[in-house]
Amino acid sequence: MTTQSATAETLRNPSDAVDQILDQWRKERPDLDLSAMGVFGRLGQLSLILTPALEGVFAQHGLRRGEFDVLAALRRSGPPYTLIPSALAKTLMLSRAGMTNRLDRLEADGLVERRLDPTDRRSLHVALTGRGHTVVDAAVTDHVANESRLLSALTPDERETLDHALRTLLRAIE
Amino acid sequence: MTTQSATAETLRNPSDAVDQILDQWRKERPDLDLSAMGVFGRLGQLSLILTPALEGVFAQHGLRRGEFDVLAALRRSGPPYTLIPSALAKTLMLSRAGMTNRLDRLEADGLVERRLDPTDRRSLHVALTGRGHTVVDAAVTDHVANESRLLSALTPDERETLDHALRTLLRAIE
DNA sequence: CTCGAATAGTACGACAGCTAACTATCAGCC
DNA sequence: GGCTGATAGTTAGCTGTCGTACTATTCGAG
Repeated sequence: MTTQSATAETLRNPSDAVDQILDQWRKERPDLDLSAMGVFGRLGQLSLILTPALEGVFAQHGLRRGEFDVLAALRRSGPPYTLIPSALAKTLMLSRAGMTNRLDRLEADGLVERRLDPTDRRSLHVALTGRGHTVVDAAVTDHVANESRLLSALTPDERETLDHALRTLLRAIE
Repeated sequence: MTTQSATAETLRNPSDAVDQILDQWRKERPDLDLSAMGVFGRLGQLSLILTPALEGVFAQHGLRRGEFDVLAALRRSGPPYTLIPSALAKTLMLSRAGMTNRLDRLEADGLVERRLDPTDRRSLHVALTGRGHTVVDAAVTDHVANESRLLSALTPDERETLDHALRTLLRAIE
């Protein structure tokens, strides 16, 4: 199943879809250094699988993930639950044009409102409405429960190791 | 900086952007169980940061990431470097309509060609052209080098731990 | 052998993101 | 005080993906 270059890792654990891809590459391009591809392959797979797994919960509250992200950023910023669009775009790693678009949708749904900034007429404050506050509080409650459910198959030790490893990687690349 | 609920983990390591988000939530919604949010937050951050970090290499070969993925799937499948669109869509987790679109672009660029399947007139074979073969071989060489570079700040032990943890998570959720 | 169900690929319309260009406003330097 | 450059937000056009509907073909139960 695995090639002759199987590591101790692949012997301890069953081969997964990423391992099969690595085996294909080893056979076709034995000259390549594939030492890093496993990590990136698994990260990509996880992203593809987790996206719909998380999206479903947001949809139950009438939200897309991007919209939830905006509401959540406002909610966790604390009273008065306002941020300026540029700050939102920066923390959510979105273009400002994209943020204009999201805010248009959220405002049309009555979840946020734009208020003029009295001290800077270029800018404005995006504020959670009462309804936005209610919706995001309900959504985030379900969201964290969903996240916990997705990790429920891992032991506390495995979670700790995973979190530590992800933290290490994040610190290394940013 | 961190709240009273800081764990041993946060004491051993400097606080990052995800920790700050967790601290905000702890303060605003102390009722929530945030034990899983750190892992998902870091996975999301990694995805956002790594996407452009990988895209740059593909762009040097005139490719988008999605296009590279198709060429790579064909290349690593081995001779005769042929797959049917449905199989490509499934392994790349893309809708068949999206695959039609990608193949249109790749065919217009002369990197793949569609061949009729003599045994099933509903279907066809997508084949790497000579140029496609050359382009993807060059691109994947640079790509794996780029991946190795991105992980170069990690020790071999840290890489092994990370890969093992990701493998565990992938097995748990899929 | 035939007819309904399943499968393969595509066309079409909707949608959310991006870049670039634009308007308006602020900040700093002389 | 009045330019110059930076910043805030929006608009317009492009792109890649998706869901849905459609045609053509194959499979399978009877």
